[in-house]
Amino acid sequence: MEKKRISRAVIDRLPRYYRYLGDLLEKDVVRISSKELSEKMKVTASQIRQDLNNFGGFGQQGYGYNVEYLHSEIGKILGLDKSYNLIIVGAGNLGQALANYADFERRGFFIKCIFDINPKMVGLKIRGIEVRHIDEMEEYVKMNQIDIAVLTLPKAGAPQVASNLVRWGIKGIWNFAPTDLHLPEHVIVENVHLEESLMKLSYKLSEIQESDD
Amino acid sequence: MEKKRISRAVIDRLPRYYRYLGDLLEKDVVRISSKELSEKMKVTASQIRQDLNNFGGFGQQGYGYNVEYLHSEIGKILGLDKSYNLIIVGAGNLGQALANYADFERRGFFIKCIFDINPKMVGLKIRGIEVRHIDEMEEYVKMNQIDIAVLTLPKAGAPQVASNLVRWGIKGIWNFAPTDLHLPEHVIVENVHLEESLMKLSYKLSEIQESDD
DNA sequence: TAGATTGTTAATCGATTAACAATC
DNA sequence: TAGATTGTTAATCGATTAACAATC
Repeated sequence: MEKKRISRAVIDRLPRYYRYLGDLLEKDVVRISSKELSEKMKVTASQIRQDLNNFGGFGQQGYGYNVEYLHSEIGKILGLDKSYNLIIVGAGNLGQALANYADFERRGFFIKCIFDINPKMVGLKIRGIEVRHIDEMEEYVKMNQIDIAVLTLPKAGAPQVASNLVRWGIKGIWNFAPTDLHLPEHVIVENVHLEESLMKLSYKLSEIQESDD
Repeated sequence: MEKKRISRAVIDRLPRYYRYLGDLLEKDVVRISSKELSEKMKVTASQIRQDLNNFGGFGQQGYGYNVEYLHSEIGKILGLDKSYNLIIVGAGNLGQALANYADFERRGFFIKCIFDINPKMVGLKIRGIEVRHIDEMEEYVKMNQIDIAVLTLPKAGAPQVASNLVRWGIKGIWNFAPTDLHLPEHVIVENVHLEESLMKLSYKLSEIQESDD
């Protein structure tokens, strides 16, 4: 009955499986073998079967995997059968862009409110979502059932805001601020560090150029 | 003289080293040992020394690493001593948010132009950067020395636009569209899949809840 | 010189791939 | 039943950690 620890590498791949299965579903593909999927995704069939078997046997010998079933099962594993309430902290360009991105709702992520320190932003509505002053955030978070905070504020403010949010009951943080947050073990932090992503691109471009001689 | 292949894992960590060293530099820290840095970054000192030694011996026994020197060397490794010209394809919320983010320029990434399919966007200026119609993109890319294209357009258009851009000479793609681009080997693609990032957060949140019994 | 800390080799650990018996 | 393909064990590969001699 002991739960096998799922490795980081496997978790990182799950959303990609989910995306490919969603695409297949849209094309009305009913079943797929690990071999076919491996060719589409450019990974080994062995890896696909290993990954899936961390969570149970979703396939059938001689047949493969039922696309709809597997898609739904991976969705459950990813927690997409639940719904989450989010707030965005920082109503700058990125915060607004995320607020405008309606697709998250389709996956069960509901943006309930946006907070900003700038009084000029307060009262603004973005896709119907209200911007409030950050001074109201404590009460809002405590009164409403907020699961995830999206941090799209400058680096300087992020650590303090994050630790406050945790104190007020937030369990997950989607962090776009270019800094690491050192928070208690039980808090889940998922970082999106755009500058670092761009630097990796730059590294790979330079690497190619060097080998051009 | 043969070049050692640098592993994916090491490359992924380089920008983070760079960030920490930049922070230390701002605080006027002159030197740091792998042990001290490992404590700040929550990795092993051994890993730091191994990672750095992929590129050369930047430290000194008994002393540690000179912060300014190491920062600058990692910058060079990452290609941040060069400058890059970028275009953004898709002037939606995310494209505009990235165009507004001036910090990229500090690292040598210059956004030269934004393209969109919607005629209503054409002529708009975002932080002084012009929005042009996507029909003009071919000529623009061919006439100007554009290194990187940032794809912030819907999934449906992305693969075709990407393969056109590659044909017109683009070497790197920063892809925000929620799809994989299958392009020739020599093209560098760096993906930022926001939905997948959010799904990972959701997975980890669900995982915690399950172990709460 | 003595102490500190690197650079680097060796040991360990974990993840990926290969192989194949089980079974639909 | 024969063929296909999974689930799973074993083999391989690569990355991380530990240890320590080199050296500043």
